[in-house]
Amino acid sequence: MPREVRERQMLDAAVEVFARRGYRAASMDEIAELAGASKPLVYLYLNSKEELFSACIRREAESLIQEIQAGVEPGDSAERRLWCGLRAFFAHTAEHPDGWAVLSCQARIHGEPFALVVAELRQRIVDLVTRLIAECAQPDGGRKPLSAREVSGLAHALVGAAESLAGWANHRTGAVPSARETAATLMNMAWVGLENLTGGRRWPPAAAV
Amino acid sequence: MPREVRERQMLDAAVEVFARRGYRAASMDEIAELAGASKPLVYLYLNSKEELFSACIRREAESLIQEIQAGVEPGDSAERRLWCGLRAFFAHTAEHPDGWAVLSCQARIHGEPFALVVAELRQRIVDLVTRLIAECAQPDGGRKPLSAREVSGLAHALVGAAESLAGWANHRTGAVPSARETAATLMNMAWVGLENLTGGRRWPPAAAV
Amino acid sequence: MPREVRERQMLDAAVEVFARRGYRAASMDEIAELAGASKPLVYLYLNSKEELFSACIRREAESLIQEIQAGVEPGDSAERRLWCGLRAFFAHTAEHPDGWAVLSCQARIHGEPFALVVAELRQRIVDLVTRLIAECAQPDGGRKPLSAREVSGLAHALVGAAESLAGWANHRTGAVPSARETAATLMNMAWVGLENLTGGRRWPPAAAV
Amino acid sequence: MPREVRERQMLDAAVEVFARRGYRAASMDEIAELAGASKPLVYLYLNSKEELFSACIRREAESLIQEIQAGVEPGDSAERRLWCGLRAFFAHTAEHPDGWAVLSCQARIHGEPFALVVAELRQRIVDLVTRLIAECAQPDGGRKPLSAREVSGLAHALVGAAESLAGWANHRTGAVPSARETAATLMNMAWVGLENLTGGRRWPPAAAV
DNA sequence: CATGAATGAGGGTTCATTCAT
DNA sequence: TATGAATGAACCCTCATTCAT
Repeated sequence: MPREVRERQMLDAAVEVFARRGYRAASMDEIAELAGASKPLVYLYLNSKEELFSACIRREAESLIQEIQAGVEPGDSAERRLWCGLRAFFAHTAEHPDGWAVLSCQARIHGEPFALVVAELRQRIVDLVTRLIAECAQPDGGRKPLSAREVSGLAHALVGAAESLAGWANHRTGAVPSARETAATLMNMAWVGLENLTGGRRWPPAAAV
Repeated sequence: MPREVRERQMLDAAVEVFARRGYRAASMDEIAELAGASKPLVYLYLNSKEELFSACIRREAESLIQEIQAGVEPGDSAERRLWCGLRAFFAHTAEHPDGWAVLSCQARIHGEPFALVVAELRQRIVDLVTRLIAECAQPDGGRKPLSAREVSGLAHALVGAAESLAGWANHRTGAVPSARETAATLMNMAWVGLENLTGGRRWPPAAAV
Repeated sequence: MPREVRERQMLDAAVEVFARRGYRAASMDEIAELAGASKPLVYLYLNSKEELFSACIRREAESLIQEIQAGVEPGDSAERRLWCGLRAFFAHTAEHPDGWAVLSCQARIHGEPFALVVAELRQRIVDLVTRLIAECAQPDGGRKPLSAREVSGLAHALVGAAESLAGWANHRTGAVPSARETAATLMNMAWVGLENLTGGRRWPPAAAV
Repeated sequence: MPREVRERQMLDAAVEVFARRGYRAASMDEIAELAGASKPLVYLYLNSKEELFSACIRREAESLIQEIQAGVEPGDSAERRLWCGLRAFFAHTAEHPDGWAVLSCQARIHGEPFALVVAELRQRIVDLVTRLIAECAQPDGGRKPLSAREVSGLAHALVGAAESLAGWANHRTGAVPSARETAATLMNMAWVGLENLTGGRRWPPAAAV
């Protein structure tokens, strides 16, 4: 069996096991067995548990980011780009639940040597959204414009909401929501607010608090 | 030293170590040493690593939920209750970063035997929000009302956004945002949308997509 | 069982196994079993294979050097000091064949991280002899005195001869030579030559070569 | 590439790696790579790590012994034969440091299955010297003649001294001593003593001890 | 109440070796 | 002749957990 094929099988198995157990609890024995190969072969191709995990993270993140970018037309309005991006995001996470589990479950790991890789990839997704928000957040009137910190906070909030919804959609019992439906839920909640901010209109409306 | 005090020291130490290393990578040795007690004593009081972890999760979650509930006046409007609840949430997570790290980092763990405990506690927080949204989501007009599934999705989105913002606020470099500011960011993004939904007004406005 | 006792048992077992197999081929399992303890205990007390080996080397070398120094009277003539030192050396190596095997078999190891420890201890023995030779190598007449390099070479030769003889005595079949006899063999071979050199008389006597 | 050439390349590589790492720490991978051949080819030609090591030992020892014998004129006096043999020995070990490192470093290995091969080859060198000493050790006077055991001891001492000097010469920092100089050092130390013994004159001169 | 002493079980990693081509 | 692909076995090390005191 050619090396390339074997290597993909190993990564597939690794993603599945890492998703099921988490990084530390996953054992190379289980991964090798699931990949239908011997442990030394896994080491020959992937070098170490750490590198194997990094390779998984990279592959899954790359694949996710690429699909999001493929789903978005650069020329479209911010509203439409967010809508399309979210649909692509939820479609991908629904189709690759293990990959998504690895990305999201280990996303906040501390102390492990690959923490940087994970953090960096999460940051790339946040950056996508940050740019989207920042770009359209150019208040037309005389209101106070959004600060960089505000934009960053909004991006993190939006990404967190999306992450949480992806997990919710994946683990629902009963009828699984479509990507379209899940994306609509998030647009429902967040879009009007974002649009308002674009015009410098903030919560609360004056005397509310 | 009375048992109660010792036990609290142990839980404190455990929370700190679990936050720093994650469940699997945390060692009972390190916890015992940090607690200033011998390992057998830890076992005498807390029985096992698993139970110790469960105790941590329970204590931290209880403390968080209680503080949220304490910050909310039952008679207030939904808007005000959400606003107060979020402030309490961000205040608590900022004051107990280790506790929050344990809750959020391990929140989606699979395969470990205590996964149920963690999931259950996260669910209680989601339920708080679910009730809040459901209660005010009684469309006054003839529009299509929110389904239970829609409400559940919104609650998960809101909780995810809050979780992500808490992490963002805790790990910011430079000036740390206040709980008030972080809560305002989330209200900014989500409140108008939620309010619209209350009235049955959904995204997109008809022909937008 | 008190720690001190256990630790000595472990070192004894380790010396025996390292002597029998060499560093790499020795397994911690075998050492632990021979010590009558579990492997984790060995690690608890001695930390790692490398440190265990270093500890063995240090203990055996210290013991050997001390016995040699104890056997020599500082005020004696060089001849008598050499004679007594050699007897002590051969007596010790005969009584601790495993310790001696570890010291001598691994003495020239390269590439392992403890190579320095081994080399340093061997050097201390060579230095003992070097000082002895140097001290009495003060030619009384007008002949060319011994250079530092000559002295160093002679010391290495003498130490090598002693090492080899120790191995020879230990592995002889049949009657084992006494330390006295072995030391006499070496004195027989080397003393007249060394004494001559002391007076600046070198080999060859003029036209011999 | 003809088999003979390949085989020599493999042995060269093996000698280098065994010298650098020792038997156990040397890996067939490293040897194959250094030889510029694939691992299965190494196995095809040399069968196993053990046989490969034996072949190295044999080749290097044969080469050393042959050069010593080539340097000695059978008809010469014992003194001259020893002198020439030592010069040849030190010349060869200086020219083939890796070969010599393998021979001497592994010379006293126990427990490995090839220990016999190594021991046998060392014995052949000892035998050369033994014959030389024995041959001329025919006391002319009425003194007590040398016993076989005495001769054997002396031979081991002389060989050990030579081994040690070879290592000393190879690992000196600064100016490397010539083979002639190193051989002279050993003759300086040992020849007068050996010559005396030939005449039955032993150390100590009666009342010395 | 408190601990020093001790271990069974399991994980990551390496290596000599073989087979199908 | 030559090799890419593959593995059984073993080794070092760690950790949660338990007794005897």
